[in-house]
Amino acid sequence: MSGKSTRDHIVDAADRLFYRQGYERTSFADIAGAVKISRGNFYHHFKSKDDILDAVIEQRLDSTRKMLENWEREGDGPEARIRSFIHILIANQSKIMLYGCPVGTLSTELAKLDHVSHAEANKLFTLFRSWLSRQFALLGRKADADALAMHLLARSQGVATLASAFRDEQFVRHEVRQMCDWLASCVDEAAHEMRED
Amino acid sequence: MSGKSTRDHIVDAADRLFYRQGYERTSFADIAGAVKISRGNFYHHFKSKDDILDAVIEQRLDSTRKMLENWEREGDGPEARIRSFIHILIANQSKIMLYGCPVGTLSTELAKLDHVSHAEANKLFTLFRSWLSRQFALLGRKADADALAMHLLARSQGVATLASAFRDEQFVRHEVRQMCDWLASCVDEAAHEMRED
DNA sequence: CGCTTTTTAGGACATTTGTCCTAATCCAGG
DNA sequence: CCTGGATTAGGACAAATGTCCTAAAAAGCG
Repeated sequence: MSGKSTRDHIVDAADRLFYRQGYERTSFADIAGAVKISRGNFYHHFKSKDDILDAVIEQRLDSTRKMLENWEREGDGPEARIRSFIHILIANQSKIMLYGCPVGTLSTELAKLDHVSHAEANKLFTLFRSWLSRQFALLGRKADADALAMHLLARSQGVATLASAFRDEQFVRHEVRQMCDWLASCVDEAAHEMRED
Repeated sequence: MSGKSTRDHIVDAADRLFYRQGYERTSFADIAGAVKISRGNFYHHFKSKDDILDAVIEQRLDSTRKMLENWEREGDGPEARIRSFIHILIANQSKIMLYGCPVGTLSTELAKLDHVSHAEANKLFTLFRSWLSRQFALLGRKADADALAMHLLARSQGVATLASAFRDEQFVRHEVRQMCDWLASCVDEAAHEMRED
């Protein structure tokens, strides 16, 4: 086998197109053109366009889970793992400057469309949120772990939004450095609290 | 007169709809329904849908400029003015939780559509950016005023994005408080630098 | 090979889209 | 009242949309 089914090819193409053009803007014709199959044939694999969206979200959830698990397997401590998260902004810089954050922009679009799958798309946010929260807890910040996770999530979302608006590489690097400094100060505070106990 | 021309009513309705549903999702029929005029009649006031978008952006620029000027007229110092900016997140909380930030979501959408007016929409960001930059300079942070402005802009964008994803009031209030604390520390650092000269 | 199930292509479909056209109506100035 | 320009309503238009249907092709299996 070539490794991937037609269904997977559809999901891959839809994933890329939803990210670049947005969900609503992407038509069946667009996906059909990318996969090189006929338009009417989609309904053998998916029963509607919304169904494709759900499959795309599921795929993103899967690959994100794998990425997070890999970071945990690498043996580094929680601080290094959180730094890996922050550095997504640099690793995917060029795509982010063109299309924004895939998680944030999808959630925003579906919110405006009042789409049924908005909750499903938000699971991506929740996945990062609970993972980050766990890392901050491991860091010794059990009491405010979730607030720190949300704070970091918000900062990266903001950087992604402005990165795609202003297309300023230097700004991204500057903010990433600041976030890493902030993370280090979080660790310091945790050590401080330990000493007081 | 009733104060407003048909043209103004069209722009007002389009403004509201573009914010709530997005630009692409909003059709001429939607706007016509809101203004209660016939669909084909738009082309007497605007030569295309893109033209309406430009008018909406211009209106938003105007009203934003007025808001910023008002803050400057109120007699408070730059720190209080920046705090006014931060508190937009609280003043418009309910709308932001439903539809996100009007500036950020429009810019993001137009970026994905590769729309000609993306640059025009970004003038809204630039307006806030340069205004904030000026306030930070007045605060005594002339050297890094622009970086501080971008930082604050990014933070509020991130908070707006997560606010609409998670619909969490408490999170917004918490982040706003933190931003105000951060602002106060900016002022302290400026005072510190002054002493060293 | 034959038979059945899965997969495909291609087009029909009603609806909606942005745009444009024409004829009717409104309204101010003479 | 008359005239002429501004404003309006309503529909025509082609193109594109998501969905569905049918028949052909491919694939799996006895």
